[in-house]
Amino acid sequence: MKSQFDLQSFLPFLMHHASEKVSLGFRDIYRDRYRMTRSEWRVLATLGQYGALTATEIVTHTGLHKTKVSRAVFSIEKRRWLKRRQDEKDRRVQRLELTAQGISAFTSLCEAGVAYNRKVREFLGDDDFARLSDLLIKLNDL
Amino acid sequence: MKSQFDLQSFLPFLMHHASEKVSLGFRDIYRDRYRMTRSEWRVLATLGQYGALTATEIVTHTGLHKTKVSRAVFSIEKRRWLKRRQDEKDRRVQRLELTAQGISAFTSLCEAGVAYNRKVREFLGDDDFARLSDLLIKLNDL
DNA sequence: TTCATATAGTTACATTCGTAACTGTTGTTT
DNA sequence: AAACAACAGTTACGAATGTAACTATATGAA
Repeated sequence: MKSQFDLQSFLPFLMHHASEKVSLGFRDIYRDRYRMTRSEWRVLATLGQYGALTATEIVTHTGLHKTKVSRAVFSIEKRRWLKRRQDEKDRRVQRLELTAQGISAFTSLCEAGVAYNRKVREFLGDDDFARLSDLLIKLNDL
Repeated sequence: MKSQFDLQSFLPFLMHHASEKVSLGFRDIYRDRYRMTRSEWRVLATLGQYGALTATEIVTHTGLHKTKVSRAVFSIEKRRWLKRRQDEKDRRVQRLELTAQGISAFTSLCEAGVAYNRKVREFLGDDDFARLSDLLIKLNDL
């Protein structure tokens, strides 16, 4: 019913607002520093954290669409931040691995990421920050 | 530092994942039922809840970019779900108001929205749901 | 072997998006 | 009043997106 519906307390709206707020704050950093898109940053971060992966494995880790991953990989490759290696056993597969430059960019953004995370944690307070993280993780199983 | 950085606990990632999860669940409803985009749904909902508004007021309420609002209004108008009325005093301004059909679509989606919200609340439990809402609202002031 | 099916990843195309520039109107300064 | 800044809303254009079709390789069954 219309009367029971309140936009301000509708969870998809609340989540989206908050998510934009939090995401865009950090996006400014990788965008201004390296002109990266979010997909590119996420691929870089995933490769940085897990080492060499295939495109499909990146899809699994990030939940990004495979075309986004394909394009992000291409773009990161153009920057010479990653190199591809054909898998010997299965020639459909390419192992993707960051170059020294890629790792260096990743490390630089990690520092910024840690600082940003700390900023948000200080804003919310340790307890609320932990609570929020737990709740968000719980929502993955929705 | 790279070592201190963990993707899984990085708030922008957590938020975005959770937000997509929650938002897409409801998007399926308005998309399948009316072929609406998110912008269109948000404009419809805002007009439904607050009555007649100008485009700029919708921007203020939703945080949507003004071009998105402009396009969404045009598209909703094409469906004959809203009508424009020129403001007499300021001819730059248009008052936007839902038609009976628009209100009917809004009402129908409100029911679905209430049901969806309830589903998520039952999944999380009342306490966690309330806590999450509070935390998300708090983040608006970040 | 051969045919069908599945998978990794890319590309084409149409849609959506954001930035910036634009039109038209109002308000302010001189 | 004339000139100029501010504002409501739209449009143009390039970039990013999602869907679906595609290429190439691998796997499995007949």
